[in-house]
Amino acid sequence: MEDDDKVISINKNAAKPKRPLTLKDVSIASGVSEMTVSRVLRNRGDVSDATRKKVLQAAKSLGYVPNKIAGALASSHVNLVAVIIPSLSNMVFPDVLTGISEVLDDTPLQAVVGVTDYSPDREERVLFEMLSWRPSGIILAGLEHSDASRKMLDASGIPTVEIMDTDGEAVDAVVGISHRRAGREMARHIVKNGYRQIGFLGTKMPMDHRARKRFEGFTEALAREGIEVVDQEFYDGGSSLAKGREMTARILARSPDLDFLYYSNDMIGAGGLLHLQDAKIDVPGQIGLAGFNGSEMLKGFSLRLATMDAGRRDIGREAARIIAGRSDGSITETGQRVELAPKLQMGDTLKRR
Amino acid sequence: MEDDDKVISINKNAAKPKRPLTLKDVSIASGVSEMTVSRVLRNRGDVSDATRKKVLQAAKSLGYVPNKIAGALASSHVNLVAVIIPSLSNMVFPDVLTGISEVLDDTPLQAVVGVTDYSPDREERVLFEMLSWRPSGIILAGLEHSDASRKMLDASGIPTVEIMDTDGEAVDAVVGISHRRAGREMARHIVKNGYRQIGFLGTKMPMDHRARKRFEGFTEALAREGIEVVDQEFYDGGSSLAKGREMTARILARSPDLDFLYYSNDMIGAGGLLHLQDAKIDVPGQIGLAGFNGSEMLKGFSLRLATMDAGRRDIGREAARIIAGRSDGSITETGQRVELAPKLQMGDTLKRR
DNA sequence: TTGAAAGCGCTAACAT
DNA sequence: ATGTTAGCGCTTTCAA
Repeated sequence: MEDDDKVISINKNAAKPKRPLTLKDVSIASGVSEMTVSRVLRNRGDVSDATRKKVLQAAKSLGYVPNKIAGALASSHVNLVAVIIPSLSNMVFPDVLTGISEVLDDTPLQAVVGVTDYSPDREERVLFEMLSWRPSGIILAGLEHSDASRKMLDASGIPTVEIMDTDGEAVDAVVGISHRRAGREMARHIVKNGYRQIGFLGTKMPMDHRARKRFEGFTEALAREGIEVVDQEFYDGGSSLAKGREMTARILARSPDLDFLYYSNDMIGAGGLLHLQDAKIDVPGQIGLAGFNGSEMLKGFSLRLATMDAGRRDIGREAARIIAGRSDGSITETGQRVELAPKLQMGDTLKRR
Repeated sequence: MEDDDKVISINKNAAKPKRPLTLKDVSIASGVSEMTVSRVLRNRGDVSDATRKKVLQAAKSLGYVPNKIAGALASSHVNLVAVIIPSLSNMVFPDVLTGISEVLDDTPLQAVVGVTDYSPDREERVLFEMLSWRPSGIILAGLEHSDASRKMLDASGIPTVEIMDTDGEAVDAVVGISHRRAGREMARHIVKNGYRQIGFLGTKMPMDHRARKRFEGFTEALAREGIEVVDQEFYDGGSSLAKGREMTARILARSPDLDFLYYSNDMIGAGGLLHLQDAKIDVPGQIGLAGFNGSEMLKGFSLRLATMDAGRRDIGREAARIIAGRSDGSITETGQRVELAPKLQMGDTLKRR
């Protein structure tokens, strides 16, 4: 940023630091004991209407905001749910968060989000940070974690739900889809529709376990039909339409005989679609395409990319339900395993005309 | 979700609830007083290498995670920064968060995100919730807040930075761009390039103050040239490519003479672009287009939409710097006002051929 | 370099 | 229906 583009000045009305108000202030202002004030503010126990009114009035006029730090320490109860996800720019995770919030909104619980950028190291740090606040529950993306992370989770005794993926060992509860199965199913549909020269485009997979599992399921199912993936193209960093374009151009330059491209997500898949349309290549006649996620965005294109919906909202909802149930005592068992079914969306790019 | 698509089972290895570890446990395990353990864990004061080693070892092998609730209460210091934004699915805000994290990563501070869904009511609730944790700073999108919200902010005495927008009165510090100016500048460029029959497409604006201000600046600058917006089209709910398409089709059906479409964001603008390309309308020859935000996504299309970059990362960074500075005492003044310059990106859709 | 005591602001549990 | 007491698990402060 250049300095000419930045104008700085001072707002003279700005507030000065103040001493935060305490229960005691409200107690004095209303002439009622601290304990009764506390009861009113939490709607607990029997309080007469008269005192209730007095207290509420005093609290409001002072602008009192309770100190949850103190409350949490005293009650050893924190109504926070830690949600730990790899990224916010991935579209996938805001959807999961929406599902979580939908459920938690009807409870006293509140989601707090931490982002790991797909780094196990950062995940460990974020988890440590979150655990130090003693949340009522933890929702964590994926099943692959560092040993230290697993140990922390285990030692914490906090209800934990691992989400997105069910292919592996969970610490406690899991909610997700089988990405291997998603890959297998997509492979079968592709073969059934007559495609044979198949290319794969995706992230460098040590980073992305779920993409890797889809790929494994995919190649496994193809192998059963005696088919092998002809060519592959990998990328680093975030997904984007532009990246999908470039990768598609590159793989086709190298392997012009490909008749199907399977992308590890819809964003790069849509980029590929745009590239093929610009290049006047017949989709799905000459080349078929499929992505993964069931992204809303695909609805905007003139051809609708075939994809598989991972049920992100549902995953968020189920996970939140488990945490909420454990937190209010309505669920006592641990280790729930909820496997949802990925849903194929055929779109317009997966049928031979 | 139908029940056939959901398989539930139980993981028998799941952890059972445990008592959380305390400083005392580490103290006993290491044979050192709680106080010394505390000092080691926070790298404070003088501790001999021998004891330090003993303590660290004990803490690690137990899997001890400090209780920040207790720590925060005792020290009356909370290393949290509350970030309150309207939405996560808007693309804009993840970028702001990235900027904030970049700066906070070099400090002891940690961002906590709250989402308001563009509702002043929810904003008030989220703010109350956040304030009850006594964060070290607050970063809040926009300048328009309920009276109660302003009062809470004021009474809290917590350093506050309002972001995105500088057109209005701030509670304390502000970092953003002038959306009126962004609208005016875009209007001037459009007129300079010879467009005269101008349409506007955007959200229903009572919800979105910044879009409204851009529109006001836009019409004001057009008026100075003796030009009026010919037609307008509004929508509810989230932005999407599909919505941009529909709206564009509708406004052109109604006003076929339009030669320019100004969109209130890039997502619907890109949808409009796709529609025009499908309809074989010459862009920018017959119709010019512009959006707002400087979204990365635009790079993937065959024509690059004209837009204006709001410098979201920079806004996040500046805001975080102010909070960090106030928190560590390196900034003592309040009420900073930082106005950044919106940057026009001409793209391919704003020049007559 | 280490330890002991007091208390952060609230709530659980018990009195009245 | 309301008040009193004793902590919650840590850090601050002071003493050794």
